[in-house]
Amino acid sequence: MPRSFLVKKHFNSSKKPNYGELDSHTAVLISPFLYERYPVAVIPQSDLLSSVAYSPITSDTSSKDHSGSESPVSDEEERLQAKLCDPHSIEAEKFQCSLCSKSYSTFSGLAKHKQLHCDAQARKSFSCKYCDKEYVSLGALKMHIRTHTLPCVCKICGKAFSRPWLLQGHIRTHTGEKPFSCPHCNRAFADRSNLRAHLQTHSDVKKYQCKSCSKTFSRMSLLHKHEESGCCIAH
DNA sequence: CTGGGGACGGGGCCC
DNA sequence: TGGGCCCCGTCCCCA
Repeated sequence: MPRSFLVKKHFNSSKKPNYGELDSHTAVLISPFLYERYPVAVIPQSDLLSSVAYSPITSDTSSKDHSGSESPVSDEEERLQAKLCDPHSIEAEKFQCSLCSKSYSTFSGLAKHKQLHCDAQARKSFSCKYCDKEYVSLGALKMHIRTHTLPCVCKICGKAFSRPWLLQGHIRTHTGEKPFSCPHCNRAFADRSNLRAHLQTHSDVKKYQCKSCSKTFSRMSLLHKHEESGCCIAH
């Protein structure tokens, strides 16, 4: 699976973009001080939060926001009222929660119970409209949806990112800023993760160790390559 | 082929 | 609840 499968590529080349090919008009518009401080991400909130962006699995979310005169569980109430009017209904005297079977003598009691407890628990699953992923909270889902909508767009090259700080890191590739430096060799890096990987090169005992031959590697990928090359097969 | 750098992604945590 | 940040990880490229 390609690393950047979720990132909108605004250029055809599979390699690094040729920034020299950026049209001169655009380049003129970009102030050299534009990215002195990180730009504000362009985030279409309406897209993030629109009802089409996500679809909670349980359909009873409407009950959460009702505080006025309208009944919070009108459909359920209608059914229960119908049962009440049915002389043959054996449940006419009791209001039982369909989720936990707890019974209440009044409909309002049941409605309150469902609002506070069972519905809240059942609602704990939010599925993404763009893929099959599910999340326990709306916030987590919103964060995930950003990986589809990519609201943070680089003003220099047009590349889009899911989060502002990813864009910040990308902008460093334009500015050349490298705020993370190695305490051992003073080599600077634009990305903290890359510095962390670099620090491994200064260590005699690397972080990732082959279980078969005990050889250590600075990166997981190098260990995987080592294992795939046949070390573990020989053992 | 191996090791390392560069660029980037996602989830989780904290404020 | 949202943004910032951290950590872990992947993939590509190059010496």
